[in-house]
Amino acid sequence: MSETDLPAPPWDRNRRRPAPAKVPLTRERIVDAAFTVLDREGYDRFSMRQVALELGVAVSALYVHVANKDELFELMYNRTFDGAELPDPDPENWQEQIKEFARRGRARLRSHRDLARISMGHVPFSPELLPHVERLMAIFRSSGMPDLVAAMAGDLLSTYIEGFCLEESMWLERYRDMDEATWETKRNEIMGYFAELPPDRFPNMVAMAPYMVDESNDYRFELGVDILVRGLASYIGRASGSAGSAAP
Amino acid sequence: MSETDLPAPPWDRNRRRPAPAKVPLTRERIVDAAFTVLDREGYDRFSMRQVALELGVAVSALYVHVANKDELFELMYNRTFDGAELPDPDPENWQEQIKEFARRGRARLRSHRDLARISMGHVPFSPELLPHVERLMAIFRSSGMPDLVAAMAGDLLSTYIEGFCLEESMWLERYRDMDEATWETKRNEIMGYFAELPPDRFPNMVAMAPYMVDESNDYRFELGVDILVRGLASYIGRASGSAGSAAP
DNA sequence: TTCTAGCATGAACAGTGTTCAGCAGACAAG
DNA sequence: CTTGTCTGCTGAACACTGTTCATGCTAGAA
Repeated sequence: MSETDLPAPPWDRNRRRPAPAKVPLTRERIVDAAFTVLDREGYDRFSMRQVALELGVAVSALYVHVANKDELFELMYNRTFDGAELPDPDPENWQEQIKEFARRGRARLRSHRDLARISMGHVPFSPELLPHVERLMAIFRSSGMPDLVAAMAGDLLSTYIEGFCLEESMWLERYRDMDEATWETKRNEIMGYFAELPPDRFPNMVAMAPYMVDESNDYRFELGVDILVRGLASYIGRASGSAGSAAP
Repeated sequence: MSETDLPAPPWDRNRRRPAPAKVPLTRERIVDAAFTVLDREGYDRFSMRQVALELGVAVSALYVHVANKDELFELMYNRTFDGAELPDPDPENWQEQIKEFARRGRARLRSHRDLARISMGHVPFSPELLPHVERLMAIFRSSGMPDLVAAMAGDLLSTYIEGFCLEESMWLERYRDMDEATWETKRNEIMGYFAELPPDRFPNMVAMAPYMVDESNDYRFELGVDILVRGLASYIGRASGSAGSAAP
């Protein structure tokens, strides 16, 4: 027990600095803290200052390890893929494999508040993420679809997952601090809004009001994935993809 | 010609204020200016101060007409739908109608710099936009697909269009101030990066390198829409959509 | 013990969105 | 022609933001 354990005498409180962190600052620790802040504050209130505060460190210290806010977001984005694994391709079963990939993608994007906002527009071509893309492509190609379609499929699926989760998270944020009861009333308001539109001008909206709000997000997500997978499947065993007309 | 047309004498330049704008400030004019600023500065440098500057007006004046930045973005978003028209549903031709809708959606999102970033996450349920959704739904329903699928189709298609345009615009921004030559080299660099990955660990990426970069955006967009439309078509004339297995 | 290299510091800069007391000018009432 | 209210704009301020930089502390090497 050296004297450094004692509190600094009041007269030189200003001269002394706080003891240097026992744990050195690293990118890993910064990313950890960043997630803590994101979960607590959300995307809009996320700031470098909050992250520094969380670590008990000056803001400028962060910039020694991280070039800027964007790079920090990219590190966070990469981090969310830790432990994500894709199975070996099984040509008989590619559709289910793709659907499972989509489900896990959604789960990943829901694992932190507003994560979808950070993910949006990130292309997963960093060295850390390439193996994931490789394995996804393996599954697509094993299905027998043309390479051009497979290349598009990856984009298409990722766009869908991210877009869906973004929209989902916006609703979640909007109703974040609402108890079950007020949320129930709010939902009825929305349903009512659609149902009570003038039926002469909005016949289709009125007819579809139940489906616009009522279906659970899980089911909607699954349906979307199914539509995509069916579209992809329609390209198997044909001439490669010109924009010809559709199905059976 | 009253004396107000003369320049103010130098000694009371500080006392006098600039003559009140002959043209009164309106939401319309603010939105116009906002687009000018957006096109010049891009999303990241867009600010209320810049908009005010563009109009020759104090920042706080904007807040008389517009609640906040988000509302201004929403007004801009709505504005982009001005003059967008959808045809009457033609059941024989719904697929082409949908594709045309998608093309126009992309054109709309490309009509202003970074517009895709503003659009993302906006739900088109404002009173101004409901008629558009109504007509889109009319086309979907005329195809004979189950209502539940039609409801999903709108979301799915919008998500695709916006996601595609967002990604597209990020590349456009990244290479905004690059001449044709350096862009050519850059593109070859990227192609090379994929082509020269270790082929034992990345066989699929290497095989698909040409398709990842080479295809034009127009063609990629068209292909994506085609996949979606085929997926939707596969739901026509069957029992309504449980997530059963796929195509023909 | 001395030196050095690297890391964290606080202060500063140039911006941001948003609010608010107060004033200029137009228009209506007397 | 005066008076007064009302509206819409102003300027200044607040509380933040991301990012940079000279300064100086501290740990490990010589």
